[in-house]
Amino acid sequence: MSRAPKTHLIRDTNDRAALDLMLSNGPVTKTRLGELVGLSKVTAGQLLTRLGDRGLVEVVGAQQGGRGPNAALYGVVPSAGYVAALHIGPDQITASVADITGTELATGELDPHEASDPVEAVRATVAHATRSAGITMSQLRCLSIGTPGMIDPRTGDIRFANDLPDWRAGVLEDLRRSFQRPILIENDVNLAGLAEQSAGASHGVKDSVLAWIDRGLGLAVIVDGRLHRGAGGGAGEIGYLAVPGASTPHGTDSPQHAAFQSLVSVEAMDTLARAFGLSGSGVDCVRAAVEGDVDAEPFLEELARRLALGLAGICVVLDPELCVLAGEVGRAGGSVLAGRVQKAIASLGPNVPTVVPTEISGDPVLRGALQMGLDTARDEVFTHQG
Amino acid sequence: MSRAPKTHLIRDTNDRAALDLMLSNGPVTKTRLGELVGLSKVTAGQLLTRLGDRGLVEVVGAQQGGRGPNAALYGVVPSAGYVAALHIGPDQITASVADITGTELATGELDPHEASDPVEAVRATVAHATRSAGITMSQLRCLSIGTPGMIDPRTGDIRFANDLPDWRAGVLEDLRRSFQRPILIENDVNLAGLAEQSAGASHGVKDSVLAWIDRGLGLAVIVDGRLHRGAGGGAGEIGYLAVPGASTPHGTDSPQHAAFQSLVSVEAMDTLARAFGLSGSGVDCVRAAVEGDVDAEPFLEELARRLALGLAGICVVLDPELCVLAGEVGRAGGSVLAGRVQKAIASLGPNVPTVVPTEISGDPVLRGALQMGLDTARDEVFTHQG
DNA sequence: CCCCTACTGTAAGGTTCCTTTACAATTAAC
DNA sequence: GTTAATTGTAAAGGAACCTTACAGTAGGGG
Repeated sequence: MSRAPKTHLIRDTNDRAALDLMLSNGPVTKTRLGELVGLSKVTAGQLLTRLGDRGLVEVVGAQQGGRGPNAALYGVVPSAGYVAALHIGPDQITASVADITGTELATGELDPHEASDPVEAVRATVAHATRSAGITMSQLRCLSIGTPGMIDPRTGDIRFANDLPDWRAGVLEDLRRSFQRPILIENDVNLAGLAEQSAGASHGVKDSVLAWIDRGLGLAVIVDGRLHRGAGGGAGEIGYLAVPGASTPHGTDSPQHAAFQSLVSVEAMDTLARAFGLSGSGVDCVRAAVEGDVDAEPFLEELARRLALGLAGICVVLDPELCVLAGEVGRAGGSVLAGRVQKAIASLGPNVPTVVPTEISGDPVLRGALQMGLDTARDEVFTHQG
Repeated sequence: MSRAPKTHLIRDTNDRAALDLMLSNGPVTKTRLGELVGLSKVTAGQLLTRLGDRGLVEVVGAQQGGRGPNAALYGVVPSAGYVAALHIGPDQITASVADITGTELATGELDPHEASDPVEAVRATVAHATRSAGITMSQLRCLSIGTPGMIDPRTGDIRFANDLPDWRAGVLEDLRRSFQRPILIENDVNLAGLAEQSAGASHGVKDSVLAWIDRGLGLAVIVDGRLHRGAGGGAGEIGYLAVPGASTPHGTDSPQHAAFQSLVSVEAMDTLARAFGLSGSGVDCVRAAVEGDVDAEPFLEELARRLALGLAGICVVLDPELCVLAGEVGRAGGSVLAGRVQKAIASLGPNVPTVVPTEISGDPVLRGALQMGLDTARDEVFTHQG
């Protein structure tokens, strides 16, 4: 009870539970809401009246069929707030605008080289996306941004991003000043992990990891249903993982040519494909092998072995229930690669997770950013202030 | 609110908060309790009356000094419940009995070879300890047991314990049948981690790890203030961690001669000491080096390097704020070894935790088991049933 | 076609649990 | 020896839930 601040604690809790319920289950009747939230019909009615007065819910229809009168269906008002999510890549910025219910209204793109600095790039992309969505920038409750690089969990600012020289410490402050509203920045791999958890393979799984295998290498760690960022935001930087067969990394330079990074990045895969006498990029060879090309078979087996070498270390530390393979290589490898990796992990230690490929279609980073932005926007909009 | 079960939810929450407060802060007055729990003086008084009627709190004195009447001091009744904790080792079983306030009343020991089976061994040790404490076994609210080996977090039963052939799946059921009360079994390293968190170096730290370096090798992972056991209870089995410079482990056999285990166990340390031309056991050489023996200096440096090789991998995955070195080697190495390890980790990757030696005196496993047992016993005793 | 049943939505009154205000009793300090 | 701060209890009040009761509506059986 910690000193009931004048703000009605229980009521707010119930109001919020009701809103979350309507968001996840769709429109509900008074009675059903009462059952789900744990309130009587009467109290549920009072709750809905309150939320209606605040402009957060409205009657969206009537329940057909059934004995008595057609009960009114209540739902969250989509225009109660909007969110913009962005994925900042070295060569492309993508954006998505959604309303508070999570419905995507518009997307946008920008070549980052067209803009002079991060704030300009973000402003231009968001301006375009909001215009397409038919809303104004002032209606955005928050901006959620996914980038490569490490984010300081205390400040929420970027510490450094190897691939994006313009995105450095201070960007958060600049964006806040420019937009005058909450700005969230998060590591791209962590966001892919969140996306997978909210709508993909690791949905409902308490302890899981998502291995991002692409140009860079990363890991999203989910412990007890929550993303683990680490004390300095560096959790999951497995490019630096020392594995047998790779030279040990030195210092905090990018470990392009050492450690786990040197074994399984897209570049390393290209080299490996050539070493196996295959033509085409490494990712193409993965696709070929998955589709049954026997020449690419030993290449895929070696890839699985290399992945397992690093992932086994992670499993020994965390013992996750599930390991999702994502990124270009993870997606290309599909369940064939996942199965091989799982078998290889089993030969290396006692903790064997279920290994599966990503189930998110489209851009998982953008999806995760949207999810994170929605969470914050809902806190903003739904939390009673006054 | 989730459908208020007839059990007074708010009241129970407040009652429990008050009890926890009296346990951690010692006796309090009505008014002070109200302030701390967040209740008015009147309600705090009613709360204490309730708990007094249930025999859980009593007046333990009066506050001297101050203006008005001497306020009564209320405290938890120690005899409200008792706990027994055990540490099962291959060659020794130790036990400790404490009352609900955490005051240790007696300890006991047993040579496990004197008993025919685990249940007998536990019974004998507990019987002896309770007798010394002047209580009966029936007054014990729960038994908390620390063992090497892996515990299934779903069932709470042992999966396997390499060093204790008699402790295998089914022991939990046997103990429950024999004692007819809650039995908790937990991995010894995890318990050392809990002890360190509740009264040692990692107290108040959200994300930390404790590396146990002894005959075996283990890691306790604490994420967001909570012990992370992993899906199959195998989190922290870092003996199997593949590191450069050690042969890769195969399958789930004990990795005595491969992986991280082969580099830094007590046995590996003995071998290493000999390789450096030192006499005496590895642990003795660590002590000598720490105390300034220049001959043992290169040995200590190599030990730190080896430790860092494995710990760097852990830091890359988890990015903990703090890393505690425990076990015989960790304790012997003290802050000298810890400092070297920290420096070595810094040279291997971007995530550098503060590395410190354990601050727990006595047996940290027994201490952790007691802590875990107290937590459960308090839930048992303090939770209003009926 | 009519009535019964099951359901919706609101009104009235009750319960739980905490709060504020008021006051007599107590004790250190002036 | 009076004063001021405190303690502990009593009485009244408010927040937020609940149950009961009832008028009104829609589908289905006779």
